[in-house]
Amino acid sequence: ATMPADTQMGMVAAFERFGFRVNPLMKLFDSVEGLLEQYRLIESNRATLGYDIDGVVYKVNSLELQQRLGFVSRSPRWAIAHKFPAEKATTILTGIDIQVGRTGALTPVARLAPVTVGGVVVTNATLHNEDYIKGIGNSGQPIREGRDIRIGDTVSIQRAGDVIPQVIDVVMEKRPPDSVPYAFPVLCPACGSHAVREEGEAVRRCTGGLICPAQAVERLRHFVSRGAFDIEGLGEKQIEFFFHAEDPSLRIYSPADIFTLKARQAASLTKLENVDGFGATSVRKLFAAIDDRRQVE
DNA sequence: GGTATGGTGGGTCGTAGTGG
DNA sequence: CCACTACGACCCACCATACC
Repeated sequence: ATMPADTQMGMVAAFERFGFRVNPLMKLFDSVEGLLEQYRLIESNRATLGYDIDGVVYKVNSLELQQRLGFVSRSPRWAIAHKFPAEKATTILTGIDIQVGRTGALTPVARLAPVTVGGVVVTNATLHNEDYIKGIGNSGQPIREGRDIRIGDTVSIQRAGDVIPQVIDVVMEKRPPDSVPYAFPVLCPACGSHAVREEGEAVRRCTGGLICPAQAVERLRHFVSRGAFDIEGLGEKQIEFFFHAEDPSLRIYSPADIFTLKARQAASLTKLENVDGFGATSVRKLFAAIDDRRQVE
């Protein structure tokens, strides 16, 4: 197909002729200084724009050069974002919860007193791992100048115009005098098994395997997820329900149980369609979706 | 018609391995 | 050593759908 232009600027001009609204702040430059000047200009006008932005994007103008530069993974080599400094806020760390993942990895999550950052109310943030809380980076170097994170601390968080809230620092002056360093659990909070950390690794893992309910549920979730068997209608909530179901004809502990569900139901008086939240239609669709995955690529 | 849920899309950070 | 890829774990917005 022939393009209406052979440059980025030309393409956008064509879109404008077609009747689309285009951004008047888009401009062509031939030097890095020019780009940075425009970046600063847009940053200073940020509040007057009438829409939210988190930065600007620089693109190579020639479409031919764009083609030649191509992509690495999911990122083009011919375009790059230049983000404005992140919006920050401070709040109180009210707790640290430990989540147990599919592989048994224990991931700490910060529970925060609600605070608005960049237009959304943030109450959770990842703390990544044991060392991040202690103030140690991924290659042993200190982060936050070695300051650790404690429950009760006033912490500064950012949402760098991005999405993921991040705990970036601790306000030491506001640390309660009676606070203690966070003790990362060495027993799995879900099943009580030992949680061990291999030499040289960042994650601590539950050794409970399938006896750990958290791991069992996460593995089931993974099994039915889009990247695996992709069983529609069996999402997180439904897996939780079937895993904890009292009735043997409804219970799903392992992937195999998914495929015997319909037969077990047929022989049982406890009907799924009488369960709150289910109906005839959703049950029919669920069984159809399971049947559909008895054979997969 | 309101609500819960799932699907989809848009993201970040950390870990680990590979190949030039 | 560095660029790159892959993947795990996590968060948020928006929309369609089925249930009640």
